[in-house]
Amino acid sequence: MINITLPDNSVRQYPVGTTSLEVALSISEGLARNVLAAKVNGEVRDATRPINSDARLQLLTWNDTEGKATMWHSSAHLMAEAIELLFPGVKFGIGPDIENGFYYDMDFGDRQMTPEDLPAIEAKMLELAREKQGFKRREVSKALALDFFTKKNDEYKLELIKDLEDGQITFYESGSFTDLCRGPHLPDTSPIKAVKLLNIAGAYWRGDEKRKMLTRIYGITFPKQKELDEYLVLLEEAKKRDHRKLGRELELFTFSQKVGQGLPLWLPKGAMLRERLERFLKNLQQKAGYLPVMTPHIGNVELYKTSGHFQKYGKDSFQPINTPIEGEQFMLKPMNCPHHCEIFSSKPRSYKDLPVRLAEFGTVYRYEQSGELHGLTRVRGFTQDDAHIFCRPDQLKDEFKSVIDIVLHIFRILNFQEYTAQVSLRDPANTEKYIGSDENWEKAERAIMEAAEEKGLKTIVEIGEAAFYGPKLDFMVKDALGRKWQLGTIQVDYNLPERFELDYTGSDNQKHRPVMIHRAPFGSMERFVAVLLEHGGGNFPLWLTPDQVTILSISEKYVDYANKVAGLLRNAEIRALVDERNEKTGKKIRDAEILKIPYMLIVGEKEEQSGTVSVRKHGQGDLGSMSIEEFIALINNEIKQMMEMVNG
RNA sequence: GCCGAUGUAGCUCAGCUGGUAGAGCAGCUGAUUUGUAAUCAGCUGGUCGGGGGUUCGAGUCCCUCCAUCGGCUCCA
Repeated sequence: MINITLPDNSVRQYPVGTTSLEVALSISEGLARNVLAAKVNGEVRDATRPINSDARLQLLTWNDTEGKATMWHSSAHLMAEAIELLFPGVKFGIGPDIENGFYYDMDFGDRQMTPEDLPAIEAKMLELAREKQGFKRREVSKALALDFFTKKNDEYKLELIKDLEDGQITFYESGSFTDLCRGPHLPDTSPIKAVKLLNIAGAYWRGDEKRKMLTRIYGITFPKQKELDEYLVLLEEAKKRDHRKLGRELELFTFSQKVGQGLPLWLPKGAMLRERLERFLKNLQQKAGYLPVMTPHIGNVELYKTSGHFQKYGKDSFQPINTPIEGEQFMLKPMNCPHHCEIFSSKPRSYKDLPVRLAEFGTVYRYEQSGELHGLTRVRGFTQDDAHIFCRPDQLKDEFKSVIDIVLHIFRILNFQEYTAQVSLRDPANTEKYIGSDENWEKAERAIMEAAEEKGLKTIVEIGEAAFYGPKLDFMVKDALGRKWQLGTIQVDYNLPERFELDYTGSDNQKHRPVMIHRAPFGSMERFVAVLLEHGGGNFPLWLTPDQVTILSISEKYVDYANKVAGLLRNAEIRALVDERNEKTGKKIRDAEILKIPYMLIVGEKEEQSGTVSVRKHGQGDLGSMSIEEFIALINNEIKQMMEMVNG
């Protein structure tokens, strides 16, 4: 007999070789029906595999991330089986589960797959799933594995097998399909009740752009049709919130083929919105001791040779421009930091002067491959809310904490309630890849970890993800639809102070090298506005929104009064418009609702006579009438509350 | 950059197997003077992404370039 410890720490005894599924069955039949996989001593395995010694067991269902992953991985096999039946001769690459669903990379030979092919595959998958096909695990020798896929003429699997060690190779068989696979898999296909193949895309074999492009089909499956329907609604909602669509509808920004791809044009409403965001951050930075600087959009090539950017990115950049007579070469600036380094070294610095915090909303230009460009999130010209902190090593931790404060303040004010921080450290097995002394690295990594912990950040640590010049802390937020975005970043840099030979005089009257911190709480204005748009679905906080109030006159007779109200609001620094159009009130309301203007003031005979306004709130409806003064107080209070909520 | 799809009026879209471009909204003009999500009528607006080709004739077929979208690769 063996002892099985369940998550509630209860211990049950079973014969040697009992499977997780049998354990589930001994608890309840319902549970057994829902088991997708099992975690045995922390390892996710097939629920049908026997357990041969004492173990901790967690049964995984659809409610567990690993349960979903197992189901989606099995769904990838199911799709492969369906495709092999429908299109014999297809060769298979890899087919893993992903965050939302799964994909399989396949070589269809000369056949071109189109979205029209997908419904037939979906139907076949459902048909096979209903057969309740089991997933049979089989350990095979390398020779047998090679033989199998040689006969099948699948060079991709053969390549994968060649990299595997004999004795560690397993096959999984489900229905007519046999795949090289580590597993784990579902007990059988019956939980797969709803299937949707989402799209077809090209993907390089093994992610290598020099190798063949395979056809990748993405899909997702669910145990209930209703869950699939809900997921599809979510996708629809995401489409509605696409910042590219909202940006056009709300007249925030546009693109022009003539100006060039990846070069956003900010329209008046978007430009003013951006200015408000900048002012907001500038105020925070001023309080935190940052000093504004301004630097030009181009810099001599020598600057970037000193910084090392030219050697590393020069060939992939916009090419340098030349002066006609002297033949000097200038680059569009891809980074602000080299300029800021030169500002730091513009005069001697004492240890008493540090930290020096230089801030600039600096516009940079980077060549991005044409296929990479995407709305405002991936562009060729963008403005970083950049700052560089030059400090002593012993100041690193406090500076980090102060930057974290700014980032968290922004998240709270802008209503990003879910966020995580990723700490990227160097790979200790590979220290020669990195610049800077071991001592400095250890100090910096410790400073980041401690700063994050003292600020109570939820962090994930990634070993080996650091930049070659220093460790970093990146912030990810989840938006209202649960999608993750990477925003702000804080990076330690030992490289540039070295390359620019920056120094300060210490209390010992010796020269010392400062540490540099790059930080951008928004990341870039473009990306941040995009995320803000998708997060709020086009609705902005009252203090930020382009137009706060629109005044709707019931008829032309009241346009004068509407303009008078607008004047009073503008005097109170409220952004107000007047809809003077000769339209019915219902139409004006409809249009204002579509434009997501937070407040609508309806004015007609009653209001003019009593000096009041009828207030309607976006998305809520009629709030009744009040005096203009009361309305101004209402707005100011709302904004004040938004700000105080987080200051307090 | 790579694979695939798409590109028709400011926006959303129709246009069958080639026969000479159409709707709704927006805009303009007029009528109406409107009370909490679309008043009515008329009008303007398109070298059908650019270029080349096939054809008596191309939005429609072919080639090529550009842009956009979905991915891949990349992202200081």
